[in-house]
Amino acid sequence: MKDSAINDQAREVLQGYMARNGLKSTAQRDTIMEAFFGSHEHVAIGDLHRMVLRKNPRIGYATVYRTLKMLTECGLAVERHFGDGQARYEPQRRGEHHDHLICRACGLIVEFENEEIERLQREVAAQHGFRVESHRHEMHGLCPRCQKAPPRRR
Amino acid sequence: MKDSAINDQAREVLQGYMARNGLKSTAQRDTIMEAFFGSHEHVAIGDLHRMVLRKNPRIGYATVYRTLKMLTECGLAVERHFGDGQARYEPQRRGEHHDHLICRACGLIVEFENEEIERLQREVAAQHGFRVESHRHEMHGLCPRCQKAPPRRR
DNA sequence: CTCATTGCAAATAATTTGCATGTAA
DNA sequence: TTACATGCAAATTATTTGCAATGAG
Repeated sequence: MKDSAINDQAREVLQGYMARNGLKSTAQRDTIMEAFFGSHEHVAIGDLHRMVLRKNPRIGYATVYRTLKMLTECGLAVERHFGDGQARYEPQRRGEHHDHLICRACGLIVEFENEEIERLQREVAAQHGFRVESHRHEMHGLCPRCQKAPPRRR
Repeated sequence: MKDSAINDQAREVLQGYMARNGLKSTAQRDTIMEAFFGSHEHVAIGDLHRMVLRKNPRIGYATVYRTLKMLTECGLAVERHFGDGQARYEPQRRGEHHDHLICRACGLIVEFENEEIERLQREVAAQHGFRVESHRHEMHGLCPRCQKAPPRRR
């Protein structure tokens, strides 16, 4: 058993989900998931496809698309839209939060975490009687570099 | 001067922006902006186009698109992506925040505001040297009603 | 064997652009 | 008059689907 970017917990969730839905394990899915969970980025499908092609040049875009869809359905991936016209995905690791600072000039994305904000969020949700399952928190503006330099696209 | 959905402050921002950029005021833009600022919803371009057609059936989709783009650039509108494949826009009124609780079952959207969270946000941004221009904060989950009732689409 | 999966190409869908014509300033 | 703006249609871009061939269980 070689080491893998997919941790045991994710593997378990996945196996349960696939078993329950009669899905099959394939070499393509393994390759795609390996690449996906190995990336720290917010990957777009196209990026991931390119990464995957280096491992197996015969994997189609649609397969990457469908695999990400599957991961999203079983909760192992989260789909995000940052405003350029394409969806991005990131691995959902339990207990981690992925809040973002996004530079509108160069596209830089910085992740941050703030437990106090999380706590206040839960409070607000409670006030409205909501049961929260996930959240998204983004701030858009200019990163330090683009505040000085005449902003140029990454 | 007939009454209008566009408030004085917005009008001022707009006029400044147009003057500075050599843009011209047109009947189409007025119609579109009237409809846009009159709507409380998160409107998609298609929706807005449909609304606008009732006032002037000759206005094209592209004009609505370009007007919204302009409003976004001068900060009077905010573009959002909720995950269905289309962008939605909402009027940006200064001092108002548009944070959302979103029910995944019935689609209910509740707006909330929390000054303490805002403050912490500014703090986080400062730590990373970002100059923040706007933000988005959404919590997704189940509203009180859908926690009980077998959730059915709105 | 049986049915899910794959790769390809084609279909959708939403957004964006080119351009001839119209129009505000 | 001179740019900018408009409407249309066409181009782009991203996503999604149909289907015959393939492969997992």
